[in-house]
Amino acid sequence: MPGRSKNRNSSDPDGPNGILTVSLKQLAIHLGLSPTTLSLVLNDSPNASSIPQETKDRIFAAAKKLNYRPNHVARSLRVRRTHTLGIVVSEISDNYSAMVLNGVEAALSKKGFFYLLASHLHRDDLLESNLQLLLERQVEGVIAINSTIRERPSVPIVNVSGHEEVDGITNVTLNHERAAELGVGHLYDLGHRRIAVIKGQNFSADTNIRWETIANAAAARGIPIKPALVSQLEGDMRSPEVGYTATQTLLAAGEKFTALFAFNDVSAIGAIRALEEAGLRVPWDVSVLGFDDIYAAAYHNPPLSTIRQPLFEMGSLAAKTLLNKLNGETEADFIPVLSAEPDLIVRQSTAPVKRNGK
Amino acid sequence: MPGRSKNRNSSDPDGPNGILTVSLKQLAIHLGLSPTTLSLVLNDSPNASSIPQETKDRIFAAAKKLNYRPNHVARSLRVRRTHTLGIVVSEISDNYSAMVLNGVEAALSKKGFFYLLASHLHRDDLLESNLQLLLERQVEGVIAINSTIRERPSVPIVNVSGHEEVDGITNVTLNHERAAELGVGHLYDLGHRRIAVIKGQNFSADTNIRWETIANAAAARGIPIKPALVSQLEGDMRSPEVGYTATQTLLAAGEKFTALFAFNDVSAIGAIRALEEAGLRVPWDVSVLGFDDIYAAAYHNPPLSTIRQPLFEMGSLAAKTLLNKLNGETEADFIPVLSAEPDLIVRQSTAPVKRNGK
DNA sequence: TATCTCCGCTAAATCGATTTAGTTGACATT
DNA sequence: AATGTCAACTAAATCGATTTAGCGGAGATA
Repeated sequence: MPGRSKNRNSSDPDGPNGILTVSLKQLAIHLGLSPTTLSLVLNDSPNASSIPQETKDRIFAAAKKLNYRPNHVARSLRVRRTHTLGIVVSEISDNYSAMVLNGVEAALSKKGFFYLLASHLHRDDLLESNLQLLLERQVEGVIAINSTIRERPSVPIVNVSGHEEVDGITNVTLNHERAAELGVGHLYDLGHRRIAVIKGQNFSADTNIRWETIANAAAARGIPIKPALVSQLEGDMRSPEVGYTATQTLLAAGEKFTALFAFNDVSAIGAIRALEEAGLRVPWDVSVLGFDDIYAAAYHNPPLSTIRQPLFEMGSLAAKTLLNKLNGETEADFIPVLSAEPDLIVRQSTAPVKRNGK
Repeated sequence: MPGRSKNRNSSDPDGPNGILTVSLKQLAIHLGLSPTTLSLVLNDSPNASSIPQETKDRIFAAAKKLNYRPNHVARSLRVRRTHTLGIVVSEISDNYSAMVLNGVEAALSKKGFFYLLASHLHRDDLLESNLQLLLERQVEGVIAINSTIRERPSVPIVNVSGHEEVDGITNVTLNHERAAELGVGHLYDLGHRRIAVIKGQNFSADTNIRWETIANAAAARGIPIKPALVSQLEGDMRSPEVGYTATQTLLAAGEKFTALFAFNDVSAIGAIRALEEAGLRVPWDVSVLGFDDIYAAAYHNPPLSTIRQPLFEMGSLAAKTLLNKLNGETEADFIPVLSAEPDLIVRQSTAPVKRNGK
């Protein structure tokens, strides 16, 4: 290990990095006490009750003066708790994941938990190996975001928008039936009868349920979605480009439609571009409805009507649920599903259907 | 610790979680060998050269069969390397950070490094305490993104878009002079002489240098930026709303301008909204130039002309530099600055200035 | 026969905390 | 004088790996 000096102890008291750390043992020697005593006092253990305040003060003062920082790795090994979660995600810069992550982080930092993040880029083998690495690192639980996990894990898992029923995995999902009702209902109420749909990528956990609920809601209103009016996203998910391509496919099919229900806001933005390039104006010629309500949605041109998912809340709900479980605070042993409610946000990308001739 | 069972060992061989892990010691007992031998073999140590292949095979087979997973925490404690970095960031769902983070992650995962992420929400006290927590967790180095760190750290730090010269901190920065030249030059070449500027928030590390270089580039062309044409972002950075508000301030000041150079793409999007609401069409009445080139830029309406920062590359450069340093692979002991080059991306939010009366 | 050299392996220390099970001495009680 | 109690600590085991130093025996060499 050439020239590295991570934790300079007794030797090298003024190493290249200036700040030096001491171990509990060194601090104990300095004070003429045992590590045990220091540990009890510093952790405010009930066993420290018989230690006089004066000694405690001495210990605190010395700890501060010598810049004592407990080694979290050593502690984790001994107490067998790392206060660390693993998070698996397809890709960080994906808007959806970032918003969920924000909620997760907010809940975790309050409780002194950190997390290790691993992206699997939609590859099952990477997901699997990432999970293994996280477990080797002794994460106490895992939060999966938009990732499909089928095997029973050795630590508790909460899956945000997971749909597989696996024992030991709690799924946090949107109420998709309601979301589809809101979305299709909104378009239907505006007079739209020929509705096109862009499905999500095959690797996306929500793809199937979102499509099915939308198809059902449409069928229930007597306007089943024609196969020629269904397109699907393919490839990478962070850029609107996939929505653009999917919409071009739709247009090329030649089947007319007056409304488009996109898989998410990002693809809706791409869809709008494709429609306008084809000479169709949004919302006058075609209404476009997004899904998610990402930050950019309100500021797009036109501002996007969308089905809002409470992603931040779903993230923090996932985190809180997992922490409760780890701390044994939950009454119920296992919660298979937690549901979140969508909202319809009407902006300006949807409008009443054009009357003939008008 | 009520009812938790993290690592079930000899007892509870079929615990509630099904999958059981064994320690090196247990594996050794199972094989009738010592932990030393297993460790040497499993780590492919040179000291294992005298161990016959047959024994090695037995060990590998047993490790696989009993699902042996080395405890990374124990290993870290012993070898005093955690293979973990700390990353401090203002906020994850911020587009800028997310793109940099993507680059960081790509470089780290290749090298078997993980990272702990902490957001400080632009609060100095949170930044400070997060840094302490990360150090307690024995991170080997820190990557700071758009965060100002003034104190000399006890581990190597690389700061993406840091501008303070601090010993021990390597700054990865954009070539801002060039960026300003590209941006102002583009607007100037289109005929714009009255250019408004939206400065970044005070807490943003790039705010000052970006403003100064832009002001210089304008002055050098004989068109110094009038104070009434300068506005500043305030508050939270993830939503275009701050750009919207800043632009309204600008419009309220009443000083005419034909081009607007925004601090970043997100605020440019908000600016466009404000301009259009005021009856000004982009780019016909006002050209708007963004900064960053986030994914949404190309798909906005109108597509955003912008100064592209190679954020992914800056992230991975930061990570690689830090890893090299940690592994002692770098010749030079300390690199104070690494520079990245911007690009001008011309789309449709900028256009030649309107002629009078046309 | 004595010594040397490998082979194949292991004992024990170590990383830096936490935690269990005491110990020591002062003082009070009977 | 013997016993008990309490205050103020501490020795040593432990978490699960890695690593240094070295041991016993077989065969080779002198």
